[in-house]
Amino acid sequence: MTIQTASVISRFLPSTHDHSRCIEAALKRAAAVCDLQGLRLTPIRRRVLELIWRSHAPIGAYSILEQLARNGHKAMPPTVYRAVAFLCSASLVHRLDSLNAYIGCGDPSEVHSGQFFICRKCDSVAEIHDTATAGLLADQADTLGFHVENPHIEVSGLCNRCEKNNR
Amino acid sequence: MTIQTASVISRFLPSTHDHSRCIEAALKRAAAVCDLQGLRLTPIRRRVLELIWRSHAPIGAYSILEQLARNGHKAMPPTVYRAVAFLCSASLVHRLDSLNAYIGCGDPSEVHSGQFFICRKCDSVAEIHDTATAGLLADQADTLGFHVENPHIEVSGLCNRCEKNNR
DNA sequence: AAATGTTAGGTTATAATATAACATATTGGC
DNA sequence: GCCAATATGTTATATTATAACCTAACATTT
Repeated sequence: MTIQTASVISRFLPSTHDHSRCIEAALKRAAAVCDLQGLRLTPIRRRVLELIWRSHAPIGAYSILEQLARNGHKAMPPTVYRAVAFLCSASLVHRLDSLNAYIGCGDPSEVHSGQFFICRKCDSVAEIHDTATAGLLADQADTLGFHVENPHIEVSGLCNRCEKNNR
Repeated sequence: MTIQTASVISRFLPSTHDHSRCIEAALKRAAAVCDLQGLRLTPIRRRVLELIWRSHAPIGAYSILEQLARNGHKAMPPTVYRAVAFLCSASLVHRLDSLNAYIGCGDPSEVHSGQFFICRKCDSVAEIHDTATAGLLADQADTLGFHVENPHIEVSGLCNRCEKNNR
């Protein structure tokens, strides 16, 4: 048995869930967070955040660009990269380096690092905040003479659904 | 106090150490490993491995390409990408997604995942194999319905040297 | 040695991801 | 309204990575 040290930020959800609710809630939270912290959730940023949330899986910058174009907003790459940079800096979304893609954060109440489980088959992602893992890494780092600043972790594997479907 | 669960694959070494020894040893190990496993350490692959080791810090594919060119071997990108793909598959080097770069592995005796501490200032890297961290992640994953296949971890922070120099 | 299959490397082209640099517009505080 | 700061538009290009197809090397069998 494992001691509970992790708060779950987002789970692997059945594809049947009402994702419009997720999106709505995320946008509401984002507005609140930005308001509280004096950040400007401009129309573009809000739009990009919404597109990231609309995608169930992590979405790349150029896919965001395409989606924007489809909705009549012909933006150029810097526009999108600026928007995601802003959203990342506020922890409203996280960048997944292993995919060059972005995923919405279910708990942006403060700036943070997350630990991400990424299904290599369906690209679905779950995020947790695990103090034990972070602590363990910090300890190991310490013995090596290293100070961990950002315990952002991405591990790949298979979600249960894909593992079952594999057979 | 932390229980020892990690084997250190590579440390943060003083820049004064005799790196030519590291390179030499790495090439010797690589030859042995490939021999044992029936893998072909061709001249190109060996050359790329050597260039990766020559670089103290993680090195990108196009830097490798430049180095090759400087030594009279005008290769094209696919050549380098194939070489690093081979080296990665044998765990002779590891790809660091957060840097789009490659680093030599100090213990390629078997295919494995590593945990990497990457200094954001000087790009130096230490690698460990920590069963506790991997285990903890596996446990957390389990509660979410996820099977970790590849506990490759990259965390950023500051090495002691850079932390001191910062002030 | 010729035939064959497999793996590795060469070559051309282009895809995919990301940013520099500079111009313009919008916002919020005074 | 004016200023300073922040955000966005625009053009161009840098950086990273792979597709597709061809040739060469090597290993095994005949």
